[in-house]
Amino acid sequence: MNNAETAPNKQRIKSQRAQAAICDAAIACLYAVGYGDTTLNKVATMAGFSKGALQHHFASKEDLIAATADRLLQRSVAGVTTTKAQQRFESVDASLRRSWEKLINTAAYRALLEILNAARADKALQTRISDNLLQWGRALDQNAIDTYEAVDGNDEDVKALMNMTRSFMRGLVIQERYTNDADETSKHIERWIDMIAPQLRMRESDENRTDYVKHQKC
Amino acid sequence: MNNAETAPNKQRIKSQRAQAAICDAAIACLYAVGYGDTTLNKVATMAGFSKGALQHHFASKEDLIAATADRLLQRSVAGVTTTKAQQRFESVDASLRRSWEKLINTAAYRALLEILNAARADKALQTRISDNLLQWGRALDQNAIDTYEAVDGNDEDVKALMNMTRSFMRGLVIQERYTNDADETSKHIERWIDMIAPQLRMRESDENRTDYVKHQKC
DNA sequence: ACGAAAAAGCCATCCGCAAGGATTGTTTTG
DNA sequence: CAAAACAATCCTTGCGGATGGCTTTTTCGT
Repeated sequence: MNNAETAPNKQRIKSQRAQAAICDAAIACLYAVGYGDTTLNKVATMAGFSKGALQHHFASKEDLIAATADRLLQRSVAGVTTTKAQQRFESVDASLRRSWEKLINTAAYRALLEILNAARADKALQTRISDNLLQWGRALDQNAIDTYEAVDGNDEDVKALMNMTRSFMRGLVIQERYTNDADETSKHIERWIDMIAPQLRMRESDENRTDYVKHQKC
Repeated sequence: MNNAETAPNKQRIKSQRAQAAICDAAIACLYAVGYGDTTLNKVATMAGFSKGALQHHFASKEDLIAATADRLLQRSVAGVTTTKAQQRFESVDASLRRSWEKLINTAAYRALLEILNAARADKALQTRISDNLLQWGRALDQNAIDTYEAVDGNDEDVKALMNMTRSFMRGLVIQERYTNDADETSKHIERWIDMIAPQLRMRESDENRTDYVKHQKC
């Protein structure tokens, strides 16, 4: 395989760029044709590389998928944290709505769902990515606590409510397969927000903010 | 292809039995290895038939999947209606909990999710099953209205709340990939029920009950 | 400081294999 | 005997992966 971390400068950044491009192509491919039809050939072509080059950077398809999953998870966490700093004074409603629009109801999230779904039956892939998935869950929990506080002051409530929100939104993404009424989806989103927003408020202080975007290659 | 509907009696029931067995094998296969690795050979073997026999009953893989999807959808609807009649006097809480345990958190539902997910990127399959999916949604809506009534008396609320409940539960099924704490899942279920149940009560009269289990081959 | 060996990036080609499907029987049923 | 149910076999395609050769970059002895 490659030595993206240890190699000297010029080659290292070149390798990183290549791997990033390949992972991005994999994400686009997962979204476009699904996990089953995401083939090394397609990914290589979409990334502008030969199949051999792809195999040089990722020894096996599982390596590719795992790296792509990492990239998606990292993006997901980065997406909530960065945008948050800017829009500090938005309402809980708007913040939740933004989670749906910018994080869940996206092509990238659907690509991630392809991998998550594939990992259910593929135990090798499952164990391969499970650590990062768990870490992802913890990062989202932490972010929830950093962003919101419960009106009753219990941090566990914040975590639970936001976990439920994500589950609900995840399920809505799949619902689109058997409900052509797109308007209905946003109604459900609004209704859910109406139910949980009163239980939350935006957290003002950023005392115990932590940086949970870990360092990794792809 | 076959003539399961028009063929004479003895052959007809034989054909129906065979198709049912094949679809059941496909369901088991979808659950065990996922959509991508559900192959005609595996399904045929699991069903106790040769590949040729399978192809006799289902001319293409898409036919097989479509028939399997129909079977799953029908089962899903049947699952809510039949059990309902017996347990007429259970609480809303118990009824919702039972939906999770007997309908969503099951192998069959995971098999269905495999097909639903595959249909996202596979437009041919998508259009193939979309009519039945829409009908499924309507049947579930109708069943929701038959089973519950809103405390504010608005039937549309019942539909919306139950749609949201199903979305939430669907999302929870996927969550299991990155939360090993099974206990947390049931806590979320309970919390969801706590939020939804107060808005519903069991409907007493069965005035406008309809039978929406349509007749079909597999 | 420099030039050759070593290593990394990259590509074209080949291989084994299993997939979905087509064909051609053989057996069972009407 | 005709049609349906089923089986065995073959075909084509595309997959993931392996191999070998060709550039570009890095390393290192001198």
